[in-house]
Amino acid sequence: MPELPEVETTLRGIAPHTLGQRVTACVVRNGRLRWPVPEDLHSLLSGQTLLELKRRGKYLLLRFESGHVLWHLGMSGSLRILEVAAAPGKHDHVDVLFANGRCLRFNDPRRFGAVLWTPDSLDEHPLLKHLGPEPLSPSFTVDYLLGNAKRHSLSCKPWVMDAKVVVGVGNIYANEALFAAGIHPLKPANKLTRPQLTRLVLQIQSILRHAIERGGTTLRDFVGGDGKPGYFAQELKAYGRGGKPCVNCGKPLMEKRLAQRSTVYCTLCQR
DNA sequence: CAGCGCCCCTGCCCGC
DNA sequence: TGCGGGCAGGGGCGCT
Repeated sequence: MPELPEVETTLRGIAPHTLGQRVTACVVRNGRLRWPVPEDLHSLLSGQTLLELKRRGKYLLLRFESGHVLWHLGMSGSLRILEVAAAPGKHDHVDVLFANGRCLRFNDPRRFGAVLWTPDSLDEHPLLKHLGPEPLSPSFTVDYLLGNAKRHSLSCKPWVMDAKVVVGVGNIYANEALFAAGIHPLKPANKLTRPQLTRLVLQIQSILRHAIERGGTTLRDFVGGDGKPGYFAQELKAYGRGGKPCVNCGKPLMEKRLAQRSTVYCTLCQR
């Protein structure tokens, strides 16, 4: 579920209720996530004020007086604000309670998410240090991508999904961006032409921006119900459409597994 | 370093 | 209707 737009939507959703608020308590019901949640999260955070809330890639970064929390939603995680801390449901693993009475609740069925604490500067953090540029920042340019692509002979789809190349492009958006840019997902990164990379940059940015604008839909639908994405079903042109006609030329879309991820593309429109 | 395969975990869908 | 297999939107890690 949580691609970059959903993480951004989560950030915007929780910030008004938590920023500047003092933590009164933390409850860890199941700390066995991707890495163990600090057992003393309650004593680490209680009494501290949330000073800043940021996103880097798909990480949410919470700055407190004495350090930072890194929060990752993994594949199936969601963070919500509750007016009051109602009885927890299944997979409600972590709560952070604030002085205004609000409860920040983490639900994560697959437990691929993470809640980590570091007293240090985030610049040096091993999980963040080697991340590539933000796709919607000025540093994500064609020249940057061209320089990076030269060093990589692997297929361009797993390449563009690598967070060291650019953050926030998950499997769905990699499929969509390559389709929109007319690039074959199996084409080696170092064989991509400048015009192709120009289109790729533009399409990644355009698709992510659009998804952020509508980001709330996916999150609400996911949290509220059956896990089926809201706007995705309407607007996806490649992902999940294997065997269905290409929206450009009508030829059935090819579907293959590439680096253990489902990959959908048009053999006519993507070269 | 680059590139690949594996793994963490639950839920759901499909075919038998 | 029950069960086994495969798959799911992430991403770090260890091996070659």
